Amino acid sequence: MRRETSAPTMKDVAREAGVALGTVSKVVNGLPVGESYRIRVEDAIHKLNYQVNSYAQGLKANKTYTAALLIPNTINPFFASLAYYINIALMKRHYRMILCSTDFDPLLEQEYVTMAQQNKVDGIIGLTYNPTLIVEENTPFVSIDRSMGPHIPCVACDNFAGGQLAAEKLADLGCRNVAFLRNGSSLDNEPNKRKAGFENGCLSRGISYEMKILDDSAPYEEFEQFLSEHIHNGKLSFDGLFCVTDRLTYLISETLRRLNQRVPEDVQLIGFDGIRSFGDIDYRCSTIVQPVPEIAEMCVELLLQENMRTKPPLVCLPVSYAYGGTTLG
Amino acid sequence: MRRETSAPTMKDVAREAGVALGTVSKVVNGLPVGESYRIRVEDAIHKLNYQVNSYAQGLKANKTYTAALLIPNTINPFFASLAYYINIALMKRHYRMILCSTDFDPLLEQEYVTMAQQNKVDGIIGLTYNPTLIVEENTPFVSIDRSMGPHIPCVACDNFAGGQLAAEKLADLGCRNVAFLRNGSSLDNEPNKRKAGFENGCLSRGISYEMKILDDSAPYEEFEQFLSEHIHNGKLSFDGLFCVTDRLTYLISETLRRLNQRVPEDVQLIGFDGIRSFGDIDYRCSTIVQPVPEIAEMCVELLLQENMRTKPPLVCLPVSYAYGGTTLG
DNA sequence: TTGTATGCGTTATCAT
DNA sequence: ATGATAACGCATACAA
Repeated sequence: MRRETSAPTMKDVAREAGVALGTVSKVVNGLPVGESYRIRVEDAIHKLNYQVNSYAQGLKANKTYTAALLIPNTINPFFASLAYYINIALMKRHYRMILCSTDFDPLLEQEYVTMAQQNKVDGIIGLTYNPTLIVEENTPFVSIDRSMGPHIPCVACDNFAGGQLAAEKLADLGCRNVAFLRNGSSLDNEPNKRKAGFENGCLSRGISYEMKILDDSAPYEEFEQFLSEHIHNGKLSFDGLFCVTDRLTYLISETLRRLNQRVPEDVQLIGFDGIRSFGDIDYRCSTIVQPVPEIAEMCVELLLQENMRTKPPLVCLPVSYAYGGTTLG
Repeated sequence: MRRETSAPTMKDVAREAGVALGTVSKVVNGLPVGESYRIRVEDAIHKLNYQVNSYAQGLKANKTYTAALLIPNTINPFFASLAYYINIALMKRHYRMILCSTDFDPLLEQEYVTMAQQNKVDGIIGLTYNPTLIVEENTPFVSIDRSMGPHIPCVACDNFAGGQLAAEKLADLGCRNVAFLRNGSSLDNEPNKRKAGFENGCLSRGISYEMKILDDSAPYEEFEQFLSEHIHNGKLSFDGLFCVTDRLTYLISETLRRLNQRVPEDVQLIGFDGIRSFGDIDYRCSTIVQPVPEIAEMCVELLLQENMRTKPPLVCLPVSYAYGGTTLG
């Protein structure tokens, strides 16, 4: 009866092949077994369409070959790209990936961590915003873009160098009065270093700069107002802007168009992330490109290194500049 | 000894609380239990930081509350959006989602199906391209955009109606000579119906039309050539184009710019999918919008309906038109 | 080299 | 109402 509704088990295979249970297990796991036995077992496996039960394996071995990825969503192209490359990196190592879209919700993040732990994942990779996220000691965790304490490795691009590179590029392209525009999470995370890097770059190149930092709750309109206020006689007092993301760069460029400022002739724009049209065509703006495939590989590598005495608290990967039409080169 | 390396189990809780194993199970599952016992067990759970083991539950119950999503990637914004909304729909029902990025690779698709089955998922949702994909009878499967046989439900937007709507829109906006451009998989799938719908719409509105269908392996350049050939005295002989995706619309608009054709003044463009800038800002082109959240909900609903006598072989969900700058309205 | 038996953490059936 | 016990499917230590 049960045979009709449920999948065949090793016991079924053993009976079919006329061998013992342990022999089947060995064949399945590629352990040495008498040639004739192996053939018989393989035939039976084929005949019954047998598939191992990962849940039974996982229960027995206390290892599930599963990791969870916590990320706000896959709508935003940067997150989407991260999810893709992490998925690929895990696959390559024969790990399954449970996707957890957290929608920036700290409570949901915590729920997912709990769920993942109950699911006995071998590790969690998280780009999270909950400053007090509780993770069991015995669950390996790798954080993206935010330090979560000395025992949890954090992987990010070199945000400071990225900010610096943006400043240098603008200076090289002739800008003398620039500004940094930033919105998004006010949490203490790695992307915050873009500001310091930019400042540093401006100082070393001797160009004057301003900062406009919006906190979490501020409406986008404040940027519009900021820019309007810096227009005198129809001319913007900045000739270069560094925006904290490509997304913001896009919004700003739309605003500038409404304000009759030409990009890049009147003002040059550099964004951050390296987003492309439809994921793989051209860059949507001149930008500091995050090495997403490398970030993904590094996260997975760090997560699965069981026997690493001490894991690095912070790994910064190199960024690069890419032209995308919003600068002169 | 084991206690230090592995998570606590019900047995540990039972010992800590001084009750029997079964009692702990009942408390965990909210079954009636003596008040004083319940308190003691809950205290012990809290103290030990006990978490149920989903793998043990799954093994016992032959139910894992897990589904797999097979999709080429999360880089393409349409796939990315689908992945997000399916993830959300599953979460709402307390199902975990294993993400399987197949990269359009039929062999990889089959591997993932096998993996999912070994992982005893309760069902699979797949947007796949393997015409001979083998799925166990007893694994519920819902397909997106491609019919896979009478017993496997297929969910898609109403592609025929979408094509028709595109034709009608172009006609309404004054077009008299239009063309349909298509590339991508030559497999027999639902999006193919966009062509028939478009044709139908053109005929009913009495406007003349041409088709340019590229097969899988054809290079994009053939579109460029096609358009060049239709330019006489600097003027394109089409005043409207319907492109099979927003992505193609973008590429075509770039080509038209190089050919000195203005969009939308000289030629109006309508795409398909409803992709937005950075996932959530404005539409990248005038487009036929797929109802992605509804598609996601429908897939999950169909997948998890255990006691549905007969599942619908094909569900088509309504599309809508959205202005995105590449038409006159 | 092959077979047997135990246990992984749960749930559920049975006595008590 | 509570406690003991078997079974889920598999891996493995051990016995044959």
